[in-house]
Parts: sequence; C-alpha cells; structure tokens
Amino acid sequence: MGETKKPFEAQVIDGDASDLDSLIGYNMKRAYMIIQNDFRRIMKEDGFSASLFSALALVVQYPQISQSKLARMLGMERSGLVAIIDDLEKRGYVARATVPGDRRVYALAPLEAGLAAYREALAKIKAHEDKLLGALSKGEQQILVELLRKIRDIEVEK
Amino acid sequence: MGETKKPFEAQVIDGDASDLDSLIGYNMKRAYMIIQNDFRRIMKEDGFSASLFSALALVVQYPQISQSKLARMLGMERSGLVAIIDDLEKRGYVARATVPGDRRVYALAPLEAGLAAYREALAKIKAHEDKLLGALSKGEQQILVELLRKIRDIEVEK
DNA sequence: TATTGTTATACTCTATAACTATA
DNA sequence: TATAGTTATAGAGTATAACAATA
Repeated sequence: MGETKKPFEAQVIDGDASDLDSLIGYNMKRAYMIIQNDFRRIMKEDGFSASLFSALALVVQYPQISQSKLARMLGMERSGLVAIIDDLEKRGYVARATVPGDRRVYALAPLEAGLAAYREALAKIKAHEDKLLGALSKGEQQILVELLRKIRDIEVEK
Repeated sequence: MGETKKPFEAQVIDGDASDLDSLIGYNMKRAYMIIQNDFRRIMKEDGFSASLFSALALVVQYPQISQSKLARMLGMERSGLVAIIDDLEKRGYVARATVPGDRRVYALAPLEAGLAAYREALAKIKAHEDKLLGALSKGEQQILVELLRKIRDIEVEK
C-alpha cells in the first residue's frame, strides 16, 4: 500500500462515456452471438449450420433456383455455396438438376427428405427462439424482425 | 421441349412457406452482416477490427479492468483477448499495469493515445451508423438498441 | 485447488482469384 | 465478352486444451 511510485497512474486517463452501449453495431454483434450460439447448440446433432439451414430453406422456398441467385440471396459468394450444396446433395435433401435451355446452370430442387428435414428443423428453431427470446413480448419480437428486415434491405453502395 | 423424361420433377417437391423471413436468427444474421461489413470498410484504414475497438472502448470505460473480466464482458475467451491486448499495447493505446495485491493479474489502463483514438473512432462510427441506418427513424433506432440489449442480457444456461 | 495470463492448435466461415464450360 | 459453377488458397475470428506463475 506504499505511495512510493505511481508507476502507471501518471499517464493513465480516466474513463468517460459509456457510448459503446449506444452503438447499434456493438449491440447487434452481442445479440447475434447469443442467438448464433444457441442455434449451434440446438442444431449440432442435426449437423445443420446456419448457412446450411438457410440455403435449404431458400431452395424449398424457391425451387429451381440457380446457385448464383441463391448465393446472392444469402449475401455470400458463389464459390462458398458449392460446399453447402454438395453437403445438401449428399444428404439427399437437394438435387442439382440440369436446365434444358442453359447448360451452365443447375436448378436446385428440394427432395422429399429435404423438405421433411427443413420442416422439422424450422419447428425446432422456432420453438427455441420463443424460449430464448422469452424476455421479449410477441409484439417486441415482431418489431425487432421488422427493424432487422429494414436493415437487411439496405443497399450498400459498391 | 420434349416431354419425354421428366428426369427430376418426379421426385421434386413444390416449395411452401416463406418462414425463413420470420425467423429472428436469420434476419439478425443478415442485418449483422450489413453492419459488420460497413464497419470493416470504415475502419480498415485505422486497422480497427470490431473486437479491437470494443476492447479499447471497455478499457476506456472501465480503467484498471483485468483481462479476464474484459473477456467476460466481451463474451469471449481469455485466450482470445491476449493478441488483442498485445495489439493495443503495441499501438500505445493501452498499458498492462501490474497490480500490487495480486501478481497474477494485469490492470488494463487506457493511455492518452488510446483515448484519443477511441474518441475519433467512435465519432466516425456513429456518423456512419447514422448514415447507414438512414432507413430507420431515430425512434426506431432507439427501440432497436433497447431490444438488442434485452437479448444481449439473456443468461444462457451452460 | 482455483485463477490469471499465455501459448499452441485446430476449426468454422468466408472472400479472392483463377480456371472450365458454356452462352 | 460475360456468366455459372468449381477449385485452391488464404485470412479472420474463435474455441479448446494445456501450461507456468500465483493465490
């Protein structure tokens, strides 16, 4: 407890402002991590990553979609989607079908097993979201989704 | 245009439900990616990653915090924080100060250059968030932060 | 025994660039 | 020339497990 040296206090600055808490980016990251970790934990046994699930969901939603279009909808590169579709194909969830008019593209089609797996996973995820987000009322959850969707739809230049 | 084979349509299922859009996790991921990419673009020249910035922010906010506590606040492992503090120390933004009572811990202290860099970065980020989130009113932004904070504070079991 | 900081390691996710085959 | 799918590669970012020093 000696007051001899003050080795670092001399050049140390007092903290101010709790501005980090007011940044949307910071709060979004923290909230996203909570939900993301929960998703991983829930879907681990099914081997569904977030990307795998959402790719399957969009193929179910838009049958005959091409890989390029799907990648664009998911906000990722075409190249990154290849392994994901490979995986879905190996599971028998999705088929790469040739397109008569254009031999460059594949039409991605959901198979019965894929549709069943999608429905099961979706129910599981929804139930868990409800549980995880119990701190938010239904109305708040609705508002949150709407606000997130507005951000999602922002066009980023370049 | 021949109707000879129907090679894949036979086992292909029609899509249904656009339920992906109603999942909070999916919308959160998409929104987070938009903001995250914007952050990267803005902060690239300063060499600030999101983790680096938020670590600095919390050291400014809680001077003399330990690495373990800081890691806990950031929601990451102690081990992952080492390289981040190394980086901040190399820049002269933060100092690892020894603590008289306990020789195991460091008290992380912001230095003048660190405080200045933090303030500058914060202003830059806020300005860009305002611009990026122009699609949302101030009230909506406020609500969004509050909802995200509620999720942030959810205690995840185990 | 428990905790702090550290290192080594590996894993997940993703982007970039180059290639091919088609258009 | 441009586009779809593919491959190889590299880079973040992170977790896990082990370790030494200290409590």
